[in-house]
Amino acid sequence: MPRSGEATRRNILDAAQGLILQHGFAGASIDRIIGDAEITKGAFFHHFPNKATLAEAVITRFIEAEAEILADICRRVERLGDDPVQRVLNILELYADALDNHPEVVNGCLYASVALQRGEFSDKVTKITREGIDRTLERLRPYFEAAVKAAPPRKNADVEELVNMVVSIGEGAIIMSGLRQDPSIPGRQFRALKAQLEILFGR
Amino acid sequence: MPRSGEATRRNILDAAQGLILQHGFAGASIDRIIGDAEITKGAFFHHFPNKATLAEAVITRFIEAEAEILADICRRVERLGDDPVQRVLNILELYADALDNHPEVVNGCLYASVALQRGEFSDKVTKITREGIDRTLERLRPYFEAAVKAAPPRKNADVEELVNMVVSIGEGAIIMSGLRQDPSIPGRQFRALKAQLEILFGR
DNA sequence: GTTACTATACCAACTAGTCTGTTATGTAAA
DNA sequence: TTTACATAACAGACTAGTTGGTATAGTAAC
Repeated sequence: MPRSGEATRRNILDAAQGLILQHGFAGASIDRIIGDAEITKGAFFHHFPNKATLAEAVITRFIEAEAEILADICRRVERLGDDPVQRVLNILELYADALDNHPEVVNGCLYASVALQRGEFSDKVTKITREGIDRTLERLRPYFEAAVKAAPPRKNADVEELVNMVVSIGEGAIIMSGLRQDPSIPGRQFRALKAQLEILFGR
Repeated sequence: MPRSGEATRRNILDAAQGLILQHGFAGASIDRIIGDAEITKGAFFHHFPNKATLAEAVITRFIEAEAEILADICRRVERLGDDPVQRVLNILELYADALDNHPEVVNGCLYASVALQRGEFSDKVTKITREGIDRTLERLRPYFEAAVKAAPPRKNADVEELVNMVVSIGEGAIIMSGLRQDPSIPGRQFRALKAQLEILFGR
């Protein structure tokens, strides 16, 4: 086996992700990417046959990383107790923590980049992204269903709208934090949502 | 005076806005814009000295249109009664209505486009956008302050987080609606937030 | 006569992608 | 243990088309 190209490939993905978030996909030219990654064009096209395939790889890796963060939060939440309402509140608290510890959120989120440049990405990328969001919602849903069942809110709360709201607030807060260059917004928004859900669930 | 160039200018702005939302700013090439607007390059550069100036004009117009929608909602809300809590709830209801009646939200929001392609827009555009959001928050703040004062929530609710949440949910829901191609999400999310605030304010 | 264009030709810089070569690394026979 | 070889991992020049932007000559409305 010849020398490994793993590090180079990761370099390319890192550079591409940063440039897509900063300049959009069309603005993230291959020349810029190889400049940031400090490699040559030959190396780039050795790893990716074209720019569309690169986009797929960047998005796929991002979605998997996000899924892993959520999976980790879920695991910790289950260890923290078995009260369904408290679990929902803990999910939001741990999400807020995670966001506080990742100030690079001000650079944006690839989900939103894809959503706002659909014409520039392949249909496959859009599909992958949508499915990534779907998996997030599916992961969250059981916790909210259990909480609603354990402590039925005075007003009937639609679980579907609640899980959508978690993602919406996350995406929206990241956009606000980008415009303000203030990394504290997403964490604060998740804690504000948590406070509202405490009241919703009668805490 | 020769014939007015107003219509042509508007054509250009419309085409540019659509293309920026679909392809991002870098992907919205001048050739594509003049193609969509059905004019020539000469006409384009008669109206705008360069692409950066076009971006400013597109964003400025968008922000003014959004401000007008909010101003209209506020005017109607004030006519609908003087109960501070009800006014906040009505703002969300009318916002939800407005979004239901604009299915083109699935195409995205220029605030978010700028936030997610900051490197591609001039600092001036970013500043204009941030100030546009600030004006939205300022417009909303008094209503939330009055509601919190009139019906202090059990848990102390931070007005700043609440107004930020309105905008965050709006932006995030638009992103979700774009990925899903489902124009009903933003309206539903605003109504879900309304339901939560009803409980927060003890209704 | 001024403004608002159309039409077209043009430019330098940049774009995605190709091509031909070179270098590093492991395999295995002599 | 050297030598030969296979192959992945690059390097970098090159190309055809696109980019934002300029220039120029002419037309049409007011």
